[in-house]
Amino acid sequence: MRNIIAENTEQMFILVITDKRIRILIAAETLINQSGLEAVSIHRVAKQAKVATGTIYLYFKDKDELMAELHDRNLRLFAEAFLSGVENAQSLQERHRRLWLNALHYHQENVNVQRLWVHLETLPKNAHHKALIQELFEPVKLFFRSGVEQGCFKPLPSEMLYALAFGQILEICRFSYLREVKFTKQDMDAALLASWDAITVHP
Amino acid sequence: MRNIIAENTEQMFILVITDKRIRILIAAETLINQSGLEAVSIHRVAKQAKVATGTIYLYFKDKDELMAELHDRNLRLFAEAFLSGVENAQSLQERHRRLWLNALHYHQENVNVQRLWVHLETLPKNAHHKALIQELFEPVKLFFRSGVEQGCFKPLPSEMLYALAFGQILEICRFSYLREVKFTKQDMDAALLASWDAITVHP
Amino acid sequence: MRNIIAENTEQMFILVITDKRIRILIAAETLINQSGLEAVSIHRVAKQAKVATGTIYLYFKDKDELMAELHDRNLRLFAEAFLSGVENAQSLQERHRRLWLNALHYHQENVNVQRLWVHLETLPKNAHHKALIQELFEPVKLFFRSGVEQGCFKPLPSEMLYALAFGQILEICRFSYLREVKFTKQDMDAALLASWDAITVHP
Amino acid sequence: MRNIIAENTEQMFILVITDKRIRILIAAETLINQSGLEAVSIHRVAKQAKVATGTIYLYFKDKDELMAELHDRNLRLFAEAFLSGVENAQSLQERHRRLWLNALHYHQENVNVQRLWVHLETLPKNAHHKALIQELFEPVKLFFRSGVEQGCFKPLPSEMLYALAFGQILEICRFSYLREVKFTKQDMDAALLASWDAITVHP
DNA sequence: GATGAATGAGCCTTCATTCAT
DNA sequence: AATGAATGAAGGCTCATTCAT
Repeated sequence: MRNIIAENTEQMFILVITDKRIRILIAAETLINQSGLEAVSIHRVAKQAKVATGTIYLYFKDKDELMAELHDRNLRLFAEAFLSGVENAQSLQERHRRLWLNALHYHQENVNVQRLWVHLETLPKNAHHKALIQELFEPVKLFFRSGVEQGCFKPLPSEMLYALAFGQILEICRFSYLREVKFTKQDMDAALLASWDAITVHP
Repeated sequence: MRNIIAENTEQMFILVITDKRIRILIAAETLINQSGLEAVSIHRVAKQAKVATGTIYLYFKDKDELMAELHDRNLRLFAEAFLSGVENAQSLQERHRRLWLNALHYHQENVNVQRLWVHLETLPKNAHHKALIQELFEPVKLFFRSGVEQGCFKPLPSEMLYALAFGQILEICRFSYLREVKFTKQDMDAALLASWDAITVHP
Repeated sequence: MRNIIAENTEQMFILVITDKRIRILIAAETLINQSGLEAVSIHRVAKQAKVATGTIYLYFKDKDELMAELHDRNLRLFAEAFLSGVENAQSLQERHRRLWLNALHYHQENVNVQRLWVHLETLPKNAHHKALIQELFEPVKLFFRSGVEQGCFKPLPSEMLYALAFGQILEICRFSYLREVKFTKQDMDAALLASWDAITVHP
Repeated sequence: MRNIIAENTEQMFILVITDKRIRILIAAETLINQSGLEAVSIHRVAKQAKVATGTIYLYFKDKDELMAELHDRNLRLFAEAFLSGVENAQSLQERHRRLWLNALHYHQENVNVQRLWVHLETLPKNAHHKALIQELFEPVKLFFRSGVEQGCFKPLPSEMLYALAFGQILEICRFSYLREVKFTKQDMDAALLASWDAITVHP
């Protein structure tokens, strides 16, 4: 179990998710995206995953663990999306641009995920979780550090640079999504540049 | 009724809140800050406010209305804190500095409020609510606009400038609160300057 | 108190109901007719009667007493409607006709009253209530008794004759109201005659 | 599941109801008969049925559905009792006699059922419900129709004949049950004949 | 007499979790 | 491993009734 197998080993035509664990996580995710966080009840997750209620408790100790694993999964997915197309060979500014746009697009497309995060972030974190974040965002840390070393970025802890570079994005999404403020393509480009201005050293 | 009276008429030592409405709102707030959003049940709010369950429904149509009014209240309190000490006579940069620090301190001291906001923001907004936000943040809007007119700020919608100027703050608080990252006084000063860099025009 | 007074003693132009007791009863009645029996809460009755909640308890021991008095009132109103235009001078058949039509019209116009009755009838009856019924329907009893004495009606207790003569009416109303069965004028006339057939002696 | 099993396989002495659905319905019925309609709370039904509160919601969407199914069940039981021993081979008068007595006995033994009906009848009816009534009482309809065709019954819609033939029964039961009027065997026989007089053609 | 704010028991319903099969 | 019926605590809300004013 616990793997995604190809039904046909010769040619990868059909992918069926046999792993109940993942099916359950995806079901929960689907419910969140469709109807928000409070729509997630074990009963509904089971139905959505086409699994018996009790089965969920074979894979997760309790609801909290299920949610925590969902958090993990989403962090992974976000990290992947965030870092996609970002290579060490690229210039600092190019990498910054890609990261920024990746984050923007991810948040534009996963509005409800924010709520999950905010919800989960306040729960007591276990060591594993912190280690995961460390690991996932290591490349970003390195990116900031090398920018600092090159004298291009302000000499600040990478967490602070992260906040300065990407902190506006959630706010921007909140404006466009919740308050129906429309930003133009030019506005967005300007925001990207402003993010760059925020982290770089100025004469 | 509905007033805050001083128990001691000579000197205002003890303030007793007679107004049940506000007592209930504060009780709910307290619960949120102590134990998070899901700790808010009508029963618990009533207990905290030292009031019978039914009493809450004399002051609020239902739980949604209670939460919405809590949102209102918090927006007001935030707006007040945010704008405190900010005068038109001050220079743009001085005003920016005060706003930024005000927001920072507010969020540092009201960590759970974030969760309330994120929760409430997804609920359907009524016209009253939108008008309130417009009204409360009008001075901020004017601040950004005049900065743009003076050629000091980037020529962007005030909402975007808001996101660029203050969007990092929540992220910074999240880092210090949730992930226990410690920032120095110097880091904070640098962040304030970075925020200024983000919104101002560069040669 | 407890009376209906004419505002202007010279000329009876305006009748204002000063009697809170009756205002409350009418309010309860209105609620039943508008929204059914379960719409009757003390709070709503008070609002409808434009009276404070507590005031109701000055006039009625508790809700049960209010309902019982409502029952009384309705019995009186029904008896009045039932007997209207019925005179001893009229022939038996003429009186039967009037009673039958009166009952029919009353029930057609007061559909919800049935539910009130059925509801109230199961409550424990006090002596006063039984006496009231005796008193109100005494004329009907006499009508049946004199019919029996004249050899026109079947020699049965007047209660039984009552059931035979008027028992169909509720059923007829139920059909037309609830099951949307439409009866013609001729059907109704036939029903009236059938009622007569039921109680009279046949050769 | 969902069956009635005999505890003792040799001889059917003890019948234990395994079917929770029916156990719940019977529990509700029992409560109505014991203490009236307002005694029916989900909590009490659960207790009576020796079942957890939540269990009821496994079998019924909500209280309304439970009540509606109770209505169905009672209609069926009544129809069965009403039509029992009535055969097409019997004369019209014999069939009338049996129907009348069946209805009488049913109502004498199920006094509170009336209240349930009156309560439920005012709820909005769904198509299923109307169809059920049509189906259950089809034989009665045919009985009246054939009586009309044979020139024995008055030429009226079968619903009207139903009201004329059986409408007194509820009233009779109300008198004996609620007002403690005692009718003799002879009175009852006379009432049966009066019912026959009401629906038949007279020269 | 009159008010209406306050009470808390009780209502319907949902949900995380368990356990016999 | 998998099921899903069963549980009962807890949720939001209503209501008859009381009592200080």
